[in-house]
Amino acid sequence: MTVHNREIAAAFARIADLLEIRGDNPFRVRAYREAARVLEDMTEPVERMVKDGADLTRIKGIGKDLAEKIKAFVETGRLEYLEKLESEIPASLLELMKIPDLGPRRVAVIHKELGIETVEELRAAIETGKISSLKGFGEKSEQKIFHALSEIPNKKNHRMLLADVAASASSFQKYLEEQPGVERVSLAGSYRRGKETVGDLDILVICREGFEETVMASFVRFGEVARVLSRGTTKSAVVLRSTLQVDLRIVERSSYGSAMHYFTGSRAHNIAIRKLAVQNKYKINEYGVFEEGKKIAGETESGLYEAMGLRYIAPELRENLGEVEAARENRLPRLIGISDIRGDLHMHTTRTDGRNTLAEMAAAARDLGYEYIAITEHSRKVAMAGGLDESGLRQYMAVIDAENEKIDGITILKGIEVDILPGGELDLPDSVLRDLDIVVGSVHYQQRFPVRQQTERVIRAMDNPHLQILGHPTGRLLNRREPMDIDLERIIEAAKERDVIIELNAQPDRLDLPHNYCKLAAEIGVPIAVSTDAHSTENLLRMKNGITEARRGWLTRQDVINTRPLAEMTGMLRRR
DNA sequence: GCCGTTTTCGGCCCGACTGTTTTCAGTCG
Repeated sequence: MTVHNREIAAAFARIADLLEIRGDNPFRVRAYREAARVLEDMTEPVERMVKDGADLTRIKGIGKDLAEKIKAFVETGRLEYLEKLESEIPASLLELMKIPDLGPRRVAVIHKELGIETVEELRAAIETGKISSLKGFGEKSEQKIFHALSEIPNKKNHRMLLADVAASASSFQKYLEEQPGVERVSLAGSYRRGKETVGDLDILVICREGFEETVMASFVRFGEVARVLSRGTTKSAVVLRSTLQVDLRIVERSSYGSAMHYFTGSRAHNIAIRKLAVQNKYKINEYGVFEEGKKIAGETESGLYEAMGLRYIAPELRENLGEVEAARENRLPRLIGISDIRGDLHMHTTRTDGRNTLAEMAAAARDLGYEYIAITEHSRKVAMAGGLDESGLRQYMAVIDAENEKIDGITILKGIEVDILPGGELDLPDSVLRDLDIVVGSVHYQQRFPVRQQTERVIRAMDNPHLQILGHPTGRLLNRREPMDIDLERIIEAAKERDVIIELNAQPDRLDLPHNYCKLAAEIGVPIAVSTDAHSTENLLRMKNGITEARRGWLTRQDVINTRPLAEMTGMLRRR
């Protein structure tokens, strides 16, 4: 019986929702939510802490009561308090909370007054006009809810991949920049923090005085707008045809820094900063930093941090996962940037499932200014992609040798992405692996083993001295597939013992190793390879997605091997 | 329910917009 951090987090989040519907103390609700968030981000398995008898109240946001609940959950697999709440409040009400404009209070009213528990019952009540007669509801609310019910996939918790938002984000930004009176357009929110997925896009605009109305009118007229959610003098919101929600705020130049800070978030980071402000007798809102009603900062973000006695914190770090303390103690990392990258160590060509030839990939990489690349085709087990067997690989190695002779300005390393088989064996014999420059090992099949078996499998693969880089370690596909059940902390420690490098796969729906484990790997001292896993020349540009995730994981240039010159990089690969 | 260089009790971040209200609650970020 294994209880994952994310299961405990989910249980606490559920408790928070149920308590909210019940109208419980909002601060207690917040305590459960905060605990859920902390558990979600933690890399150390709480289950292990319980078994080791560790003091759970040392975890920020976990006190005596929640520590007891966690302990009981780990030991019995049950959470009595949650079960009790679920017996009092129908769980289907949580579904109703997912409908925009329906929060805990109004769901409670609907339930209490009309006995409604499900989406179907809600729909029926609207059709008979019962909702609009409720206190606090009217014609408009009824219509809005009805509208939301007709587009069920557009739930308020739907999040899009960062990379999928990027195109509309920049075209929207460009459009706004061209509008009369507009002086500056900035993107904020989780988009600016580089979060893997984005729930909505926040745009801030500075405009000349008197142009506010014009800007708002332009905003809702943007060509991709499907629906206007709200429209005020300083704040409006629309939904694009892609279902992405976009919020616009018009801010004063003198408040630009505090507004950027406020709307970049995260919420947890903002709360931490404001708490700090309150302790120092300041007040922070989106308009500035105030001391006894007098504004003392706010025009720039760094001015805001400075007023709090902090170093500037990069947006990627703003998750309240230690960055505030680090900023105070002047030990923030100097984050890696895209220009630090000298090569790409994972890519495919037309020889297996890539779309561009070896020569095209090499030329494209050289045009990016890279010093080296590694060609890492699939091995035979990945038959769907035309994976190579030993003789196929040897032939291709000769092709790469020939290409290296022809091309100037870049070195092509001969590699493989060898499949890690269910028992932990590698899919190709050592006799051929030893003749390669670089060996990436990845799991593609049987991703649903129990945690112990999956962990043992990968450690066993790392026992093979030829495996130098562990590829996409969790196998997650954002919005599509959960990560494998695997003990990543043990994997990282095992990698450290064996001098194995861990990959941060930059595919926008992978971003695997996830950022919190990037941070752990750096702390443990396991170098990371940020690789694109490109299947085309265009895919090579995905490096920037990987770098964003690396920055979210607090990584510096020193933590990443492909920032090093070729000889130094190969020198960091495990000897075999 | 958590937390403490003000506190072990009494606080807990802050504001815009909407709709339904006669002065504000609910939702959202």
